[in-house]
Amino acid sequence: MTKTSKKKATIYDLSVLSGSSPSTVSAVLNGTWQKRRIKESTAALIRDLAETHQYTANRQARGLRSSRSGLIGLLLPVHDNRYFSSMAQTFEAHVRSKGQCPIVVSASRDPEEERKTAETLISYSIDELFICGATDPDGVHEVCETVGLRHINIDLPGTKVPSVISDNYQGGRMLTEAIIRHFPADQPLRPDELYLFGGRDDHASRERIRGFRAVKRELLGDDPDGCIQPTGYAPNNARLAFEAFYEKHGKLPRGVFINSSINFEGLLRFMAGHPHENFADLTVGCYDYDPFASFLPFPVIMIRQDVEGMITKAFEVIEEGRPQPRIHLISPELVQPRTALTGPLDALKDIG
Amino acid sequence: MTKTSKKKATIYDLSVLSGSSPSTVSAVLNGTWQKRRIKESTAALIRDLAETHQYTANRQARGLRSSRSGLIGLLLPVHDNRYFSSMAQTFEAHVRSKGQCPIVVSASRDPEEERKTAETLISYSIDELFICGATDPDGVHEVCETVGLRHINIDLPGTKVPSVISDNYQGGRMLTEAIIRHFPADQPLRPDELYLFGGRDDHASRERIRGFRAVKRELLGDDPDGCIQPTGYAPNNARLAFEAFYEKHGKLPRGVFINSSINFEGLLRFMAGHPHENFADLTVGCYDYDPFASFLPFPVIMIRQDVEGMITKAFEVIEEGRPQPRIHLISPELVQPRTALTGPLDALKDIG
DNA sequence: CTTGTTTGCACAATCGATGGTGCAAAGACT
DNA sequence: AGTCTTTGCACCATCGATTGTGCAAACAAG
Repeated sequence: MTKTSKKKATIYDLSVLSGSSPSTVSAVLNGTWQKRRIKESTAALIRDLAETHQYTANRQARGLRSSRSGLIGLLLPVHDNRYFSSMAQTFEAHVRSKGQCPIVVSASRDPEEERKTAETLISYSIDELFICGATDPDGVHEVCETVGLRHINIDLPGTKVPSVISDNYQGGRMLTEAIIRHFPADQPLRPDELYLFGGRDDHASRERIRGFRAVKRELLGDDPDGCIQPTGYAPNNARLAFEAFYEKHGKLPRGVFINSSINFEGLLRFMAGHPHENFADLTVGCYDYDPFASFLPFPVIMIRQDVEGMITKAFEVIEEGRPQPRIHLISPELVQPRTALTGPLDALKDIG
Repeated sequence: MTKTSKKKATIYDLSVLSGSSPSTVSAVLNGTWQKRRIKESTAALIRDLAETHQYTANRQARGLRSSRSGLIGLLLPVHDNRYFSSMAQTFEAHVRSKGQCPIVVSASRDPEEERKTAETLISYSIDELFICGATDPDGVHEVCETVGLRHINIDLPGTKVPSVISDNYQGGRMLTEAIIRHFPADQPLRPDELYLFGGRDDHASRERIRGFRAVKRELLGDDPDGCIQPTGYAPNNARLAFEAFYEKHGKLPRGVFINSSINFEGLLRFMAGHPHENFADLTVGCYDYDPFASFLPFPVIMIRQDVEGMITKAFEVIEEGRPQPRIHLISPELVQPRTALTGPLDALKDIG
């Protein structure tokens, strides 16, 4: 068992080995050595030793001293969803490219959980926090604010700091219009045949609903209140709403606007319970993109939110000095049925 | 601007406020105060102050001193995939329930990246590392070993520490058999009509292929080599393989075993390029579960790996003192077409 | 040779929490 | 009252890196 085998080398070890002081070693290894007028030859020696002894800085020590950690946090509602997991994937790539370390945590859409999670992250002295899809962004803002932590909202806006969100109104309009136009002119959709399921009383849902209603009124001439069925995000609640509709009308609406892919799973569950229905006249629009959903046996028009665009914008905005709490809208994209788009995974090389 | 508003309270602040020493404050707030014979009334006072001043311990300082961080790492290939993201979701729940903080990072299936990522995590003094789906688990093991970090493999096995993986051989058998039996007796599948696409030279793929070939030989009497098409995991490579087959034979095989949902996306891309084909006689088996894929317009039989079971087992094994480097197999589950299963998200309450 | 300047680095305080050790005051006992 | 215990806590070194400051040696200028 050689000496290099068990504990990690520190600047003190290298200091002894090199014959210089710990502060010199530190300066060399963190790049501030020119500023400290360290001789190139000394620096080279130390770099060499660091390499052969596999030195890596103890981030906790560094963070303690400098009150920065190199960690950048992303607070998500859930991982288990293509939209949010592609958010995580994209976020990670950006953070890594800045030489920092991403830390992605979910908080289940629970305001209390969101705040507690943010506090946990803060206790690790994270340097920045991206708050994505939070139920209570301003609550999280409070806890960031008291410790002076830079943060920004994504996907759902807050009122205290900038927010980068999908243009849900336009997206809602696009999707609604696409659903309506998908029906042939000789069998047009009636206003009471186009329903919206899913979502709840958050900014995104409200905007989508606003777009939905506006387009319905413009294109179909009417917009009955009963066609809006906000079920929350839980798949089972969505399923129950479909069941209830089906009970009452003996069929599904011809046109269905579903607020998110998670809600869409509720429709699948409903369908699994009705194996002999073939839902031949059904057209679905879903505010989220999933490649498999796009190929379902009925027309599924989808919205793909521009995750890359949102993350990029968020990084831009958060770098600004004193950003105003304005809302940055990122346009989503309409995806026709049977479309297989590429995603962040395609950027990866496939070894082997 | 009150004094509480800007910087975080430390034990020194509370020490002044309470009139006790920092070490007393520390002991009270980290639970070791009984051992230190602190008076209950003193403890109560300090707890009170901590509460009103919103004290939370600086984890970096604690970690520096104790060389533990409270962080538990999960190293994934990618986030952007239902299998791995549900891994993340489940992992997170387990870690949080132990009062620790999950840190989930992806390494793109790149051995070099995997090692570097592990080192980064180590520099934050993480307490344990779960290595999931790593291309080179033993490489990661090396870097963990040199610093004495407890770790375990999930999904793909290593040889140095315990591994908890899906029973890929059995799963491969189940899925292959289900595909074969899905064809009616009067139009049975011939051996050269059942292909396997995707995967590469890793343990999981090999085992699945072994199961696939064994069942083919048992049930169909033959098992031509050409029916195995390992394309790697990239969707586009899988697409190219389907294109190539289609070029050559003018159709797809009647039965297709796809190694993962990521590869399945390659099939979708192929299909998007052949809009007028209806692939009426196609049956797909996919080694992964995705609710939307399950409802595609052709029969899709899926395997759902028991993520909850694997994570639970992994936590059990890692707690053991000196676990042997054996492989723990977790049985996956066969999922019939048009099945909408619940997932980790269903455990969440839906607020609002 | 003296004075000033630059070069190159060492010293030591510091970040916040932990835990071993020591010691005064209070209580128990003879 | 004197000694021994127990109680209750303070003191201080420590984890590993950062950073402001100081200072000797080398060199330049006069």
